[in-house]
Amino acid sequence: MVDALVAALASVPGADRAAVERLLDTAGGSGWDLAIPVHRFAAAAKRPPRELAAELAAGLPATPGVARRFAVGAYVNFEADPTWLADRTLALVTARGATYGAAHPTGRTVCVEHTSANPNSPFHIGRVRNALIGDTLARILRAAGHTVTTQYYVDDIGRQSAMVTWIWSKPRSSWPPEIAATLDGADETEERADHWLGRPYPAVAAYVKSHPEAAADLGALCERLERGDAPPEHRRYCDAILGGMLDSLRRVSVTFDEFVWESALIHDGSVEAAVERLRHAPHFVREENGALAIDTASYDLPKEDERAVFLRGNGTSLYPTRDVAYHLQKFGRFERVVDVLGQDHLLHAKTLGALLAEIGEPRRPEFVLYQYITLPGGGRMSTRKGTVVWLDTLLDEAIDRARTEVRTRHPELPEGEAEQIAVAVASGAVRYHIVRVAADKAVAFQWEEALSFEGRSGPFVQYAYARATSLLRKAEEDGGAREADGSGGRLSTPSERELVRVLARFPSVLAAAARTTHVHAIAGYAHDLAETFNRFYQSTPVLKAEAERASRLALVAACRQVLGNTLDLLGLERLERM
RNA sequence: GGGCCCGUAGUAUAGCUUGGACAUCACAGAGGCCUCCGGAGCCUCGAACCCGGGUUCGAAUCCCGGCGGGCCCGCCA
Repeated sequence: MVDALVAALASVPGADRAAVERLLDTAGGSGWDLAIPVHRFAAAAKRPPRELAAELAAGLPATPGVARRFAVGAYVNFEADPTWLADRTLALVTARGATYGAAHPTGRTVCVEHTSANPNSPFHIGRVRNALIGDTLARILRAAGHTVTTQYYVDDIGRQSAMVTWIWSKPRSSWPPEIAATLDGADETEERADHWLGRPYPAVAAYVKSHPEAAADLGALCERLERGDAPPEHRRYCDAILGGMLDSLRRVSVTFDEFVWESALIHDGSVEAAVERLRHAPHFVREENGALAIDTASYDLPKEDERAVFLRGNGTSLYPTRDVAYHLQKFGRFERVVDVLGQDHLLHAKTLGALLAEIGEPRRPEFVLYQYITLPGGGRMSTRKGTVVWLDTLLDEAIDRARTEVRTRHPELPEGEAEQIAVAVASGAVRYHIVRVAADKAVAFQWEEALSFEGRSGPFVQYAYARATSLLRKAEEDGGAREADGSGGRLSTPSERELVRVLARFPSVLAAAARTTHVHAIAGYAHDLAETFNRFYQSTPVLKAEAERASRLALVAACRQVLGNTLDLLGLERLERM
C-alpha cells in the first residue's frame, strides 16, 4: 500500500520518493490510517497547500487496501480497507506466531555485557536497572535477528571484592567493633550468602578510609590477588556472594550466557599483552614514580591532568587496562559489542575509546548508558553508604501483596499454584516498573509505584494475556476452536479496527527498539496493546457473537500471541490465569 | 571551572534521532459502569511542553543563551 502511494505522490513537483516516505505518517488518528502533509510540496509548486491536498486526494488512483482518500486542510488522509488490513495482519500473526514482529536472522553476532556488579553485596534496586535494561535489550536484539551472547564481567581481584576477603579471613573476635556491629541481630543460617557476607562491607569501606594501616593491609591483599596469589578462601567468598546475587536476579528472570572473570584475564596474559601494546602507543608517557600512562591531551576527555594511567608504580594494572584486554577479547569473538553502563561510567567509556585508539584498534563498543534510580527522598543509593533498598526486599514485599490479591480473587486455587502466580506477578511488576522508563531519565524510587499491579504495570499486561487465554479456553470448551478461521473478514467495529492497527504496528515498534536500544518502547507498546485489548474486550462480545464469532476469536488469538511475544521480550511470565 | 545527561498536567511518564492537523499513557482527584466472555478492568471530566532568543509556512522536537536538577573530572571500579 505504501509503495503504491509513494509512486502516486512522487509525480508531485518537487517531491522525490525519499521525501514522501519520510513525511508519510503511519501513526494514524481517528478516521485515517495514513496521512501526509503537503505543505512542503505546495511551497515547491507555489500552490496553496489546501488546494494541492484537495487535488491530490481527488486525483490519486485507487490502491489495493485503501478504502478512502480525502483531504483535510493541508493533509491528504488515507483510510485502510478494514477487511484488507485485518486479514493481512491476522494471517501474518498466525503464520509467524512467536516470531511475529521479529526480523529474519541477520547472522550477526552481538555481545551484550551488562550488570557486571562487583561480588561484594546483594543487588539493590539501583543496580538492577543495569541488569534489567541489559537483559531486555538482549531479548530485543535476539528478536531483531542477531545471535546474542550476554556476558557478566566479574571483578574478583579489585579492591571491592578484596574487602570481603580481607575482613572475613580474620577471626571475628579480632574485628574492629564498628565492623563487628554490622552482624548484630543477624543470623548466618537465615541469610543468603550475598546478604550475610556483604553485611560488613560498608563498615569496612569506611574503616579503611580512616585507618592507614588497614588500608595498607588491604592494599597488600589487592597486590596478592593480582599476582594470582589469592588466599584460598577468596574464590570461595566470591563464588558464594556471586551465587547469591545471581539467585536474586533469577527471581526477575535474568540469567547470563557467560561469565568473564577478571582474574582470568590477568592469568592468561591478556592484560599483560594489552599493557605491552599500550607501552608502545604513540602517546605513551612514564610518570615520576614509574607508573605508565597515556597522554590523552589529543582526545576529547574532560580530565584535568589529561593522562590515563594504565599501570601503577607498583606494576599492577587498573580497571581501564583490564577493560582494554577484555574488549580485545570481545572484538575477537563478536561483530557487535554492546556495554550497558551507568552514567558515571561515561568518562571510563571515553577513556577506553582513547586507549583502544592508542593501540590501533579501530573498533569500539556501543554504550547504552542509563541514569540512576535514587532514594525516595532523592540522593543516591549506595551500598557503601548503606542507603539502599534491596531487590530481595522489594520482591518479598511485592510477593506478599500479590499473594493477598490472588487469595481474595481465587480462594479455590491450590496453594502451590496461587504462590506461583503471586511470584510471577511480583516479578513482572518489578521488572516492568524499572524498564518502562527511558534509560536516560533519572528515577526516584517510590514504593507504592513499584508495587502497583494496575495501570501502566507488568501485571496489567499479564492480565490482558490471561483474559485472552481464558476466552480462547472457553471457546474451545464450547467445541469452537475450529471456528477461528483466521479471517478478519467481519471485523468492523471501532475497537476491533483499532486493535488490528495496534497489532499491525508491532514489527516496526520492535525494529525501532532494537535500532535505538530503547527498551522502554517495548514496555510502552505492551501497555498500549493490553489497553486496546481491554477496551475491545469490554465493549465487544466474542463467545456470544453470532456471525462475528469466528473473526473475533481469531482476533483474540492474535492478541494473545502478540501480548505473549511482548511478555517474552520484557521477561515477564505468561500467566494462563491470575 | 570543564564535560555529559535530564527539565512535558498535582505526581509520574511517551513523543524529540527523521519538525506538521486537537501532545501519549498512568497514578491521584470528580462522576459513572454486575450488557455478556475474569472489575488487576471499562467509560466521562478537569489539568502540562522550564525561561528567552533564532531557523522555518510550521518548533515539545532543530540551533544559541540562560535557569533548575543529576552525574563525572582517582595510580577506585
